[in-house]
Amino acid sequence: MGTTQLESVPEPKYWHLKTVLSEALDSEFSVGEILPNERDLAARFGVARATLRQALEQLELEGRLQRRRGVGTTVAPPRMGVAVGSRQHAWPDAGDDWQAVDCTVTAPPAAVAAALETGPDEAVHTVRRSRVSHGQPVAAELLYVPASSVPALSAIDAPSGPARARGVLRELQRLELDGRESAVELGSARAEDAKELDRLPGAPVLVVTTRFLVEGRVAALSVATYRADTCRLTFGDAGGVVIDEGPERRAS
Amino acid sequence: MGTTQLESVPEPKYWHLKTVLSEALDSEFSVGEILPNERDLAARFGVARATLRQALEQLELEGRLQRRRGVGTTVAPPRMGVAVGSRQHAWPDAGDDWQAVDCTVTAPPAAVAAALETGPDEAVHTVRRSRVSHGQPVAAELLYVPASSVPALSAIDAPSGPARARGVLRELQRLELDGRESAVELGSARAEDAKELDRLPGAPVLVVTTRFLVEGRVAALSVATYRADTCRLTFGDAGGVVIDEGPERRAS
DNA sequence: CAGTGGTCTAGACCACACC
DNA sequence: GTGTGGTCTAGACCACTGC
Repeated sequence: MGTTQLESVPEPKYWHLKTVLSEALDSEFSVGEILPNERDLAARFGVARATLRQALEQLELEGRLQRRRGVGTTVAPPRMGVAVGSRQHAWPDAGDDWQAVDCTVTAPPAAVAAALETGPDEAVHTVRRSRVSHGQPVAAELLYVPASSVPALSAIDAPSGPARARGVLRELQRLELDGRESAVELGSARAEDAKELDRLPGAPVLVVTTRFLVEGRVAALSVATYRADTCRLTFGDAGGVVIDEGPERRAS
Repeated sequence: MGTTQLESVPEPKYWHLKTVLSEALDSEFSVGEILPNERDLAARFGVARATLRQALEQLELEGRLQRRRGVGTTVAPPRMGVAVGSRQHAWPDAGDDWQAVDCTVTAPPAAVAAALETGPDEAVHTVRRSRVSHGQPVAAELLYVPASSVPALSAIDAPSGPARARGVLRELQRLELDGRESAVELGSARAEDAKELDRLPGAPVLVVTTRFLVEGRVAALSVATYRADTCRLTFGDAGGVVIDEGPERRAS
């Protein structure tokens, strides 16, 4: 007696801790509420702070918690659905949620040049945009457009900055799009993107790479990094049927 | 003199380490090669093992490294592109890469029942499948099909197991699909999925949730968890244009 | 068995937000 | 200032793989 189980498969402490905390979040906390600080929590569960942090990190990765240095740990709202490529045959969204930040003309990174199938020397417009949803920054995008894709642009010779960025986008819309191909993968935020996303460098992000095709060529390449903690990327094309957005939690 | 920089913005050690290691991986290592063990590496860089591990964890998250307990750390191949929902109006893939594992009839988790818009008591076929690509397990899927979506199935009364799973899929194919809507989000592998994916519980995964629509109703719900370290999910619909798969690395 | 990565501890100090 | 999370250390032991 005493011990009910031999613990033949000893679960890691942080894993068990995560389960306990997760259940507590469901039953005893509401969105936005702040948790006790890490030192107190660790003491309460009788573990080292590092162990507790391992559990918190997982919960943050799953979008259940939000931690901010100097502030505290709060219960995160359910992830927001963010439409990505809902219209398969559309150019980059230029809706209210996207905002052009800057535009420069540089030689792109080698990997980008390869994907664009351009020579390493060809000039490429690099448009920086940020996306806001529900009042929060959710994505930072770099849109690479070979100068040859928007020949009219060189004549305009708009100054660098948002104005030029909008010019590039405007010129792009005029091309007839054959199709686009997207890929999603996990990454970690570069320092530059992290700042725009209001996260620390290295924060987990979903990187969406999209190739825009015109006449069999890649006319533009978009690399968008979405906050993985707050976003659920939706790729819906439900034949026009609208499905409501419930505050569902993933089954576990 | 002496110090060239005041280090006014002291970069965390693990972050700098990650950069150094990343460059070393590009220049001095080839795919599959094994790295020195963690204790040696930590000593070589003059940091604690925990700090080194923080760097390795990030690199593994980005798909650059692969670590296996009892074996060692190896250089990972570039992520494989895995097609997800390439045909917008198709039922779940039943190709060679998908393999039906099991099928039971149970009451689904509450979150699933909500997404299916079924009553909490309605019977639901739960099909378990696993996906293999390039000889490696890449995904574990749970496909929820309300009994009402495949009425013919109750008559067949196939035994549990792969045979019944294939029966459910066969019945599904007969329905005319209106459309489907997918979402991608970051998650951590449940113990059950982790085993199928040959990873430890808690490993980062990309969770693809797909709703299949028939006559305005959700006729089936798929929850597929893909290994985030080895997979790049492709959502392409490039208008029939084929784009070759290069071994590109993301710009950094 | 020896060697690997995975977990855990009990401290310390730092960077940042807020008062 | 005080209090928070973020980083870092130097150990220890455990679970697993492969010889």
